[in-house]
Amino acid sequence: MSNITISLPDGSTRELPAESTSLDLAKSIGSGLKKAAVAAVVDGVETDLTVPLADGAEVAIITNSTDEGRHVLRHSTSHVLAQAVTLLFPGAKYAIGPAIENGFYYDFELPGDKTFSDDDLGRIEAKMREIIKENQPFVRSELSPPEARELFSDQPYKVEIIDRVDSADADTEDTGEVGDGGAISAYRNTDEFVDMCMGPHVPSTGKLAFFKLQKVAGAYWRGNEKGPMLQRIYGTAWESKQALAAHLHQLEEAAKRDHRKLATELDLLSFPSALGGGLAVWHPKGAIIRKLMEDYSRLRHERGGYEFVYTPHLANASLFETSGHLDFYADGMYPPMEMDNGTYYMKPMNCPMHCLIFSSRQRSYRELPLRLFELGTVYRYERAGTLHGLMRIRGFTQDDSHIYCTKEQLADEIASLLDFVLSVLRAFGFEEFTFNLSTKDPEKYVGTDEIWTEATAALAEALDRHGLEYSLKEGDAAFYGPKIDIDVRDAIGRSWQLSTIQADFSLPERFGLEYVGADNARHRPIMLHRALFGSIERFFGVLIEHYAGAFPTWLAPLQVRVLPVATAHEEYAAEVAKGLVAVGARVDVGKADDGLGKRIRNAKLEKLPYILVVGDDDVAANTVGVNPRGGEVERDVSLAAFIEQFSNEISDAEVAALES
RNA sequence: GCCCAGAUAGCUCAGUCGGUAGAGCAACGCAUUCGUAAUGCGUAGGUCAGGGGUUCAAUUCCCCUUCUGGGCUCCA
Repeated sequence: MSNITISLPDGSTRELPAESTSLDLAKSIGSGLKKAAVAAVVDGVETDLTVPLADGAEVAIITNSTDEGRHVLRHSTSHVLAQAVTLLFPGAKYAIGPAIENGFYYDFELPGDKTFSDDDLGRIEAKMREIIKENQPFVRSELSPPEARELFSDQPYKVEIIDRVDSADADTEDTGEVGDGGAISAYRNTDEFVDMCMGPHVPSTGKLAFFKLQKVAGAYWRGNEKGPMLQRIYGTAWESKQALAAHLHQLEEAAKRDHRKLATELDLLSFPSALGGGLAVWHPKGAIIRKLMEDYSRLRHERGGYEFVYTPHLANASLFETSGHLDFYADGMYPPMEMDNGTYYMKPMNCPMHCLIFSSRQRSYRELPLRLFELGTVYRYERAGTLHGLMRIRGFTQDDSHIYCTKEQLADEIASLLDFVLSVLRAFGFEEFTFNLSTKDPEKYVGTDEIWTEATAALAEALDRHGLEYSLKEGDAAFYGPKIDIDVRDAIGRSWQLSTIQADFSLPERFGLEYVGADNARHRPIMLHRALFGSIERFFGVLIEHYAGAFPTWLAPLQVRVLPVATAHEEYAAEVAKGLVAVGARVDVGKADDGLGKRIRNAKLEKLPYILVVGDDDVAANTVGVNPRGGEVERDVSLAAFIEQFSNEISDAEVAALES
């Protein structure tokens, strides 16, 4: 039998005996590679390691520490989960079980409407470890739809998938489960357990080891709210014990930053159940930060050519009929209030009211762009199950602006908006951004194709002008116009969608907005919606998590605490505080009624930027001991020097923020 | 809205196989006056989320409501 020649990604070639597989190839390169191999890309197609290679094939080995490799591990682990569940819960139906970011899940229906409990996870995990220990092979086969129906005749969800693949209009959305072009692939682990799947999979379950089942949850079959509710089990899987431990550690770190936990610990705000779900009250320390955020926002908007407006929280139903909100979003609005002269609603958005300001008198092209700004509080009836701390809340305040401009002004306006947005976000410590440009949904839009094309081009041009890379989200725009969404990356790498810049062709039409042009004719303005923080509540939540509650000095509710070593030093401590207050510091003095170590510990737990300790030496020499957050203690610093350094730090932050 | 799990002192949690509850921290009081992450002793603090049912007796068992958590769906 002759040899075959395989080419590798680096351009080199390798001779192997005929019928060799990718696994043989990996082995021939090195035992380390063989061990790390989980699948292969053969001529551009992800393939099992155990498939014999054709002469001349181009092969790249997928190893377990790559994203693709982990995906294979996770998907394979989900099959093991399904097998374990079918063994422990006879009669369980398994639906779909894909790999997802950092893990996998599998959806089941248990006989007799039974559900999983958290205790079941341990049993299932133990069974999975048995399966892994048995080192069962993943054996691929290809089936015709009728064969597949026969094989999965007692698995209704699989049959439904087969039917969908088999039908002409097969949607390809939840592939990973199925095959293409009418053929259906399946992977068998034991005589009893086989699952439909495109693969690839690891050669055998022994390749899987480092996983953990995490939680049970309900999930609708095919994500359809009207469909049956299945039982989902989530898990995570990794290539090594270290990688699994690192991931679990990362989850713990994220949990420590949870804004709901920190908001309670730092006494920033609370969600009293007496208020009702999704509604928060701001305590003094949270309110200081909010005020600083708002003051800063107002300052920037003032300098940015915005005009401030105020509008009420309630409006007559007719306003929301005009704006279209009642047509499109009535479900998301608080129910109507019947009053003597009509029906009223809490406002879900500020834009209709801003349009009323625009239309309150005749407008000239000389006034455009007209930028109306408001910290506008809106109320949305978010469904009970979707509420989540400050991130999803029913009453919140937007740093909302509506910009009315001409078509010609659009590109410049958006370009300068991008500068403005990024500069403000940077001031709050965000450095990394990603941009999404959402385009027309051909199924659902208003306005002419021409104006969509123009506006979309204006948005894209603005991004290009700044050299910003962006992802195109085709069909993701709202019905009224294209938009740019801006995501920020936080200190531990998580991404949060904050800012949005949206063109709107609908509202100017609905409100009949017009301006008189240079040509003395009436024209319709284009409207931009934009928010930088998005919602102040949500932005604050993100800030808490970004900084893990340790706010930068300019935002810290309390910036300095002066601790006298003993009662005798309290008078001097008060003097020190007075000096700091004179330069605008937020400072307090801790009484010497507890051990110094204890008082320092408490101040550290409050995450204060500076603790100043003053004792005999300091009283004598007019100095302080400086204990900065995250830094080294420095003794005998002259008070004047500290005050100067502190006030420089604060004004530097302000200047940097304004100039960035 | 749907599935699952919860709600006990200000916080974190234990407990009651049905007989009205306990710890640590915090608070308050007394003593201690201390040089960089927890001084000691003591006191007080709870309609066991709310309502209904079963029971001689409910914080405990059952039902409903509210709120919370994890998901799903939704998110102008």
